[in-house]
Amino acid sequence: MQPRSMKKSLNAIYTRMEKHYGPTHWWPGDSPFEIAIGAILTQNTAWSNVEKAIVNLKQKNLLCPRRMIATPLEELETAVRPSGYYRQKTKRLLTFCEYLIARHQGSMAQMGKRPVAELRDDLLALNGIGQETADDILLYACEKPIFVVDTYTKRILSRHGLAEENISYHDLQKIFHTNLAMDVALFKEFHGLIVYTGKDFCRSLPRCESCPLQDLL
DNA sequence: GACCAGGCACATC
DNA sequence: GATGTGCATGGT
Repeated sequence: MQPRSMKKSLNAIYTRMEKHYGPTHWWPGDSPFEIAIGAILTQNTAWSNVEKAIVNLKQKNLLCPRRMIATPLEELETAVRPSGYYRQKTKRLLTFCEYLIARHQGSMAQMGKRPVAELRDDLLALNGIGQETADDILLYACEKPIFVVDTYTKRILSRHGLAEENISYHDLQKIFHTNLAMDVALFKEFHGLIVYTGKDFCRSLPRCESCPLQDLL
């Protein structure tokens, strides 16, 4: 596909979704730290389950890296349990907290001052943080212009003939980076719209009726 | 009761 | 590098 055509296609997809859903204000969360925690908890998990875990953490006043690492493991696991994979995810939360404290004085604001490429390397080196989780944190918690690729992104673009079904994370991300303005607000909203659309439609093959992207391309 | 959900690490070939 | 498997809960 020619670059100009890809730009038009992405623009058309965005316009359709925006018209259908309006502003999504994605990602939900009251603070950058809460967003980072949510990014880890939502790995392969429905958001409704993540919400329960976050409510538990809030009630225990644990949405703070220092309090989190000071909490008995069992208590933390109990809070995290509703989001599934709770033993793994509890470890992953602690790994992230330890990193945040060791490298950024426990402050997401401090973290956000460092260059995005360095932060991405740091995050990917942590056990339990892969590309999507790293980019969730960088875009939504650190306000860095980096596009988040997820299952929905891949599914929607491949179903509309804009990418191969087995395209790599990097190549898919590159499509967005080279065809859109490197704009934090745009990237946030575009991904939010993809999540909304992916949840409501595009689950079953072929394309579903009443999808905002129906008959688009 | 099966199937799915916004992943990731690790083993094996 | 590609492919398979374990990890766990809650909604449909």
